[in-house]
Amino acid sequence: MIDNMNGLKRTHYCGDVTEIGKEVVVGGFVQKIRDLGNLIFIDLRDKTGIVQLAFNDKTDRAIFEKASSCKSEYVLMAKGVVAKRAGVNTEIKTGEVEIFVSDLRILSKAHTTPFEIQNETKVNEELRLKYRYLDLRRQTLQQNLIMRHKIAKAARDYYFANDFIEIETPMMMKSTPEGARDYLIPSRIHNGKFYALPQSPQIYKQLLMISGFDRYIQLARCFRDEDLRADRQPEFTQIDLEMSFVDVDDILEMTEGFISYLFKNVLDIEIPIPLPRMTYKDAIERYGTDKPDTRFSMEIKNISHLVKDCGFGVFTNAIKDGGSVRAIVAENSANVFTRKEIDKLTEMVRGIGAKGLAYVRWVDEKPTCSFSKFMSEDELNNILTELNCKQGDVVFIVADKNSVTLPVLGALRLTVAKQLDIIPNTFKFLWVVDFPFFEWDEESSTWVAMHHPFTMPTDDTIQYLESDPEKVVAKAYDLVLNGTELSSGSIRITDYELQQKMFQVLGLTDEEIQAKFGFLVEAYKYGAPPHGGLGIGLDRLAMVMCNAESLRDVTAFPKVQNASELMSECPSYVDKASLDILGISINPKSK
RNA sequence: GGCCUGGUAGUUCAGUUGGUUAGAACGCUAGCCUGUCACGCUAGAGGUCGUGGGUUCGAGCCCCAUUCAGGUCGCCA
Repeated sequence: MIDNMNGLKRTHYCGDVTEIGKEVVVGGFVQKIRDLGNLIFIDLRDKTGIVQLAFNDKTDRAIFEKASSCKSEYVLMAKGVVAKRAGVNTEIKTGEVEIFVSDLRILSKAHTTPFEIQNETKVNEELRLKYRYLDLRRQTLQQNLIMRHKIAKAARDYYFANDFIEIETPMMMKSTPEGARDYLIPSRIHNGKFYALPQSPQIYKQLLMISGFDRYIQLARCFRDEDLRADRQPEFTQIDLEMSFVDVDDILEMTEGFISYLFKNVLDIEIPIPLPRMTYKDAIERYGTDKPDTRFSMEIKNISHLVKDCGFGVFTNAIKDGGSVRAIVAENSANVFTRKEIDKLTEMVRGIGAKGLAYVRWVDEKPTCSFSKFMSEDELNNILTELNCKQGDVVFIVADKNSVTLPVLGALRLTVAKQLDIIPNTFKFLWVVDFPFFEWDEESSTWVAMHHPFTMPTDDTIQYLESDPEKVVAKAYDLVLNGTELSSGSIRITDYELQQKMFQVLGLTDEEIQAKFGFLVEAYKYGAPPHGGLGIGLDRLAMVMCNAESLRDVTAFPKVQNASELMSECPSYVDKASLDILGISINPKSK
């Protein structure tokens, strides 16, 4: 038998019970019971925290018996007077008080849970995801989701105050075969046709600018049918926005205002604005990635000019073949990066495309070096001088094509910094700007748009559109936070003629243009204000602001690596009748 | 699709060179206990060692396959 809550109305959340002498009514889950024989303490938990209920068998035998029958995770309501506690628990907000209970209701009993509901948990994530509703009882996850809510609220507050209006765009839209794979929805009415779930509201928000809405925002759900990562879920949320009568600086300023507002309001942290900007070229040259983590230095240095005539074939051949020899310096790390540890790093860089890893380890008086027999002492000293090395440092060197040396050293830089634990716990924002418009696609032997084909080239490179596509720079910008790409956006092409020219350079036929985005191109015929925007990854923002390891920690019901959800076990098969209505038959994939 | 890591009581883990009845802590069950707050004490239940096959007198341990999960590369305009 369980009780009802007749006559009781909750007056306080558990975490808010502080006023001694006041009669309160609280409700929550049993976190812990300490039964001392003639004295029972129950820790009651709700989303705000924990409060201690106290029971004494001398005072009321019936309530005492009921308290003694409670078990973990039972749902209780309790009325009583707040009293000062004998001892003090400094770990919790309500640690100095307890509720001396005069009315206790067991509103729901609970089986023993598959794992203990504890703030810090070592329980296997697979099990926690299967019982996600229990996992979500843990304070850490509740705090994360509350943080996420605060971010979403701050976004709405800030952008609404700046005249943005929220408009919902369709979840069922036309599949556009470019980019990531679409999630498809079969149409019952149009046999053989499909809708797609949006990868982003990109096209719709551009159309809204053409309609004259001027400033649009949406907390938009987006879907991509690609493989998952710790920072990639198949469905995610963007703070998606678009503005009219703006150029790059206007959008960056507006965004900086938001970042500053957000961090001040949610974390009470001052983010100095304007945020630093770095060109794409600089980011690649100095950090080996277009999303550099600038919380620490350890920049990549080109030492090709120092080794081009040395006797080490690996170096000279790389340079001869148009590549480079580049290095990073891990300061004061010679005791960490022993020969064995360096071997592990070598293994790691081989895994991502490098042929090997040269190093200089300066532990004793003289540095030891993996290529010492190919190089004179002077040549080595020149390198160490150029890199400002001192005793105790380790230098890692990669020689290869630039498309190998830079990303490999970029990845190595992060691995080394993590291993040395030298990354400060701060928030470092960075705009990466001046992206090349096109990149050469080896597979199709064509230029493809790096951002998307509606992106505006910069005013001073637009002239190269047909003659030298590789020189064209896009009015595109990425916002990077601590090495995570938070946001990506651009100024769009609003000139119909220019858009046509762009499609030609990309090698699209009129038929393809018409089939893929005919309606969008058509729309630009009828007058379009200059406009641009961006999408800020809400999940990733929440992940960094919560200091979480994975998007799963800031998503209420996340998918696992194979894009299934362990609790509901979706996706699932459907019955034949449902498929018949859609005119779909399943051919099992051949292996 | 490739590569790497892991799967042993409800949970987290240990398990020696392949050798008797697979252990610990927490949780759970029962009992005792008036100021606990990771309460304490006593006793108890709880295992197809992910699954299938193989090697062996003998497999948690070795081999093969498979499955599930995580990470990563490809992929992600």
